[in-house]
Amino acid sequence: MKAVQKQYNKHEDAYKLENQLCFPLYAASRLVTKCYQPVLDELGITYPQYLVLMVLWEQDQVSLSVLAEKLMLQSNTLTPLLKRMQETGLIDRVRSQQDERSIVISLTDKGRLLKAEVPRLQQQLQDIGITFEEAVQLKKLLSKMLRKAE
Amino acid sequence: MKAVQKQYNKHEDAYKLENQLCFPLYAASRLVTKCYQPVLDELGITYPQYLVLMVLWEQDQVSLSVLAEKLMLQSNTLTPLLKRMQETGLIDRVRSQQDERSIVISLTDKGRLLKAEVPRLQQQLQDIGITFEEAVQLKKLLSKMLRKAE
DNA sequence: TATTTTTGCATCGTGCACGACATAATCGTT
DNA sequence: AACGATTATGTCGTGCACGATGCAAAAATA
Repeated sequence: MKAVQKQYNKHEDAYKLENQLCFPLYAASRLVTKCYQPVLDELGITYPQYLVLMVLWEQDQVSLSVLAEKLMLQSNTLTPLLKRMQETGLIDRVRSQQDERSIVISLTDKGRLLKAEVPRLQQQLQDIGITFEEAVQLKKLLSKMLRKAE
Repeated sequence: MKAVQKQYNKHEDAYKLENQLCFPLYAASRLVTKCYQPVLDELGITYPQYLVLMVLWEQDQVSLSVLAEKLMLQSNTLTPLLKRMQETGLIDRVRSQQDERSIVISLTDKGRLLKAEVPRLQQQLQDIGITFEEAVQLKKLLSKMLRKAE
């Protein structure tokens, strides 16, 4: 009788919000964005724009297609985003000489200077509720998922 | 000399996209949504709508404020989303008798029936690239972050 | 060389997220 | 009862994400 009850609960639990992986992932991602928000606002950029800058700080002069691949985003997301970044003077968008279809994205001085603010941004996650070791483990698991998806 | 070089790299690495927690979290969240997409399309619902249904399957007749708290979303996100769900006949939205400010969300038969599709949805994450134990660990770490944020 | 296919980027429409702000119902206090 | 504060929900504007689709340049093939 008790075993049956337990079995039933176990089955029911699978439907519960907190027992699924999808919701914590979705909520945690938005939570991290929210942590960065105060500093990002100060810098006048959005979270996806910060990710674009991270790619460019690592390697300047990237084509849109490479940028899209690294961020796992599509051109229809990046094109308007990059246009806004160009308008605010963070990047330049130039047609490639070799391939007229390709757009090369490069940092302006203004965009390059923002790299100095990275430590301040990272500090926002200091008290995220998990230890450094747990964060490393978390990143490892997430990266494993991303690798699987190519 | 070699030690200095290593120190330098270590410092540089902190700026790299793949070495931050924020990007894998952001990308993995979108990846999971993408995995669910084929089945969600078939059911005629979106991913956030599925999360709303999960809450309602667990507890029907929930006020918008409680729903918002559970999903960590705001009314300005949920109101239009719930209106769309009402239009597609998944839920009802009724003003509470006790408190005229409050809206009570309840499942329709159509919304209730969709619960049967949960196993099919969960199956979409079968080959996400991590083991069951790793998924449990991942959920645990993410939940710890969410708890910290209340 | 001519034609087909692929690639790189773009536009358009829909649906979130969320900050700023508005509004009406309720509560707390006097 | 009167009224200021709080609460629950809503509107509006902006910026992603992404499916569907278009288009021109480049590559592949006939």
